[in-house]
Parts: sequence; C-alpha cells; structure tokens
Amino acid sequence: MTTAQVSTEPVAKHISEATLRRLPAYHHYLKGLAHRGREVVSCSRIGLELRLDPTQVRKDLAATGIVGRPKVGYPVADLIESIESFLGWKNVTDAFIVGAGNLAAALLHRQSFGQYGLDIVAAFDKDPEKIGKPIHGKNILPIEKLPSLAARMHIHIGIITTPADAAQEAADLLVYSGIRAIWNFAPAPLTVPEGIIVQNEDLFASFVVLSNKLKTALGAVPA
Amino acid sequence: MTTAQVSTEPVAKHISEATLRRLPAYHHYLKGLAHRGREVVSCSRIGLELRLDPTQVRKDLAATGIVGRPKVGYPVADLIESIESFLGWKNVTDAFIVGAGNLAAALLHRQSFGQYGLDIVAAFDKDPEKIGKPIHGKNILPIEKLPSLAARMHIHIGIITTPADAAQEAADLLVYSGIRAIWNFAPAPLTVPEGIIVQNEDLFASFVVLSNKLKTALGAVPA
DNA sequence: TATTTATCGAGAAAAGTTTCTCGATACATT
DNA sequence: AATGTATCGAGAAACTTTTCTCGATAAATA
Repeated sequence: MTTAQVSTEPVAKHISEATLRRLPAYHHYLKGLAHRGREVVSCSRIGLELRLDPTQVRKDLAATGIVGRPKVGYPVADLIESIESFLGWKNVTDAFIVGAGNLAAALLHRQSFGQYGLDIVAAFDKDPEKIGKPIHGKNILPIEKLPSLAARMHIHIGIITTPADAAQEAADLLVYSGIRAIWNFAPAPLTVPEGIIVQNEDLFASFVVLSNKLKTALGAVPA
Repeated sequence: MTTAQVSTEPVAKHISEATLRRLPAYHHYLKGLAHRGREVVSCSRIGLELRLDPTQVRKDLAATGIVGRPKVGYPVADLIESIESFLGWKNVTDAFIVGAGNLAAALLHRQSFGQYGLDIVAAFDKDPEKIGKPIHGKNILPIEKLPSLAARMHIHIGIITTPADAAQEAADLLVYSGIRAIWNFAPAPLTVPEGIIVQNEDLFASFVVLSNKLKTALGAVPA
C-alpha cells in the first residue's frame, strides 16, 4: 500500500522556535484584552501594540490552528483558547527543581502567576540547612529522595538552578532518575546522553544582546 | 566629495543576535580550557563539545576579528581576549536594578561569578520593608532616590525585576531618569519612547520551547 | 623532502524566517 | 444595493542564518 493515508491527528508541522517564543507574548496581551472586555482583535492591532509585523502575527496565530474572519479579526477568547491548547497548557506538566536558591525561589513564586502548563511539584537541595524550610509553600527535600520520587510521580522535566559547579552532578542525577528534559539555568554546559533534551537559559547571553544594541545606539548618536 | 573614505575604526558590521548569544558559551568553554592548561583549540573541537557546526563556530569567532592558523586552530588566550574585547567586557557597564525580590537577589549573586561587563551598582524597591537590608552586599535603596543617582552616576542600563503590575511604573521612572536601555524580567510588555532599547526576558517563552521539544520527542517514540 | 592530514577562510548553496503582494471576504457607509 | 475599507489566507519575494564545498596552509609522518 503506497498511498499515503490522511490521519485524523494531522502530522504536527514544525513550528519555529521564534514563533513558539512569541506565542506567550500574544497570550499575555490577549489575556489583558479579555480582561478589559474586548471581544475581537485583528493582527494589525496586535502587531501595532507588540511592535511586530502584522503578517508575522497572522502566521504565528495560524500555526496554532485558528482561523479568523476578514475585516473583523479573531475572537479574543478563541485565540486564547487556541494558544493554550496548542501549547498544551491544559494538561499541566509536573517538574522538579534542583538547587533551592534565589532563582528557584523566583521560579516557584512566579509560577503562581497563572496556568502556563508548568507545575514545579518539588524542590531539592543537598544543603541540609535548606531542607524543611518551605519556599512559597513548597517544601525543600534532600537530593537523595529525587530518584525514587521522580519514578513514582512520573516526572519528565528537571530544572537546574544550582551553582555552575554542581550543575553536571544535578544533571546526572536527573538523567539517572529517568528525566527526559532539563531546563538549565546554571552557567555551565551539560553533558547528557543522546535523547535527553537540554534547554540552556543563559542570562548573560541576553545581556550581551542588550549591551550590543546599546553600544550600537550610543555609537550612532555620538556626543 | 562623493568618494567613500576608509575610516580607521571600521564600520561595525552587523552581528546576528544568534551569534551574539553563542559568544558567551564559547567564552565559558574557552575559560575552562584555559584553566586546564590548553593552549590552542580548533573550531572542530569546540563544535564537537558544544554541539555546534564547526563552520558556524568559525564564522562566529571570525566575527570577533580573530584569525586562526590552518591545521592548528586558535590560541585559547587570544580567543578569550578577542571575545571579551569584542563584547566590551573590559569597560564594565554600570546598571540599576528595580524590584528587590528573589530574581534580583539571584542576579546580584551570579554577577560575582566573573567579569562579564555588567556591574549592578544599586538596587531599588518601593517596599519600605526591604530598604536597608542588603542583598549580597548591595544595599537596597528607596525608589525615590533613583532619578538623582542615575543622573549622578551616568547609568545607562536599568533592570526590571518587579512584579508585572509594577513594571510599567518602573520603566517610566527609568526612562525619566535618563536610562537608555531596559532589561525587563517582568512578564509584561513595556511601553517606552522611541529610542529606548527594551530587552524582554520571558522565562515562560523558554519553557514553551522546552515543553514543545519534549512533546515532539515523546510523540516520536510512542508507548 | 614528499605525502598526508587537520584546519582555516571565503564563497556558494541550502534552509529557514520575515516581509510583501494580492485576491477574497465581511462589515460599514452611502 | 453599491461602494469602500479593513482584514484574512496563501503564495511569492526578500532577507537571514546555517551548512556545504573547496582551495590554501601548517604541521606531522613517511
């Protein structure tokens, strides 16, 4: 049988990382609109407010599967729904965080902002000082308990917020515990087996971009 | 006079954001090599360890102005030097941070890791509770003092780590105080005058990318 | 010294992303 | 009802970024 079959669940077409990164911004903006009672919105408007090309907005939104109406735009509620379901924010993903420092506290805190599909269900640290002192309602557990808990709770995502010199150790433990993806905030490249997804969050990389833009801007208008 | 002049300082060719974001990773890796006593390194090796295409590594490094030697590669020390001077990490940029929460604490802390051209010289908050309780050695100042201090210290960069609902207010104050660029960690789009540079740091955008990769990976190898 | 190999640099090719163009459509206005 | 306008969707074009190709070069090896 050489004829291709049309599956009911269409082959997930590739979504560019750039588009993925813009979707949360649209979502946030749309939530604001909905809160102010706005019912429909056009790509032109979104683009104007978020400083993006309207066509790009349209393509990004189309990627989530929504269809709009000419001259009108999209119903705000439908758009929010479309983005949320496309990004899988309905079935929340559980995650563990390793390294109970300030950054972990910030993440545990911000999470309460809304349902973005991420639930950090437990935090771990190897410092006995930190064990048992809850941060934003989450208890800090000793790192030794991570593997058994990860297995029992079927955790797929690990977040590393340890200092750089403890990051590889944390990654090894997460991988050993059956984690499939690591969100790494430590400024250290991780070595992981084939098939494990690593998303590095390099804050200094962002600063470099900012500082470069500033240098260019200041250089263009000299004293 | 229509003939173009060759200036001594060459016109800064445009560097892509992607390249800029990779440079800190190279730098970090090279620092590690230098620490282990390695004297020279090739693009092939860097690419292998950082999981990047060797040609891409070569192009990125070439952008900083360094030239290598066939069969040998680049002297590690020269590369580090080249990246640092290209990114302007020699003349450190001073910055203010607004919002003395956990994220601010994390940034103030990590900064001590090394010289990456950023010095957060003061932190501000409007909560009187936080004033006067230093975080990682930096005192927290009342927000009212920001404008005069910014002018006196010629600060160009402001970092916003407030909650979302205070972010616009913080941005307005920074702009009023003469700041040229804002690094915004609050999950809120800022409205600023023409000419002010805003770099939004949306942590959930990164999570979206991670979660999407995971979904694809898990979907590709079904049960 | 000749040959082989690893690597660079530069330009070409390929792939990916953003912006433009245009026909179609829905609502508003005359 | 006819005309005008804002907007969508889709495909083309422009632009950017990444990957490939190839000649040149420096060191190692025969």
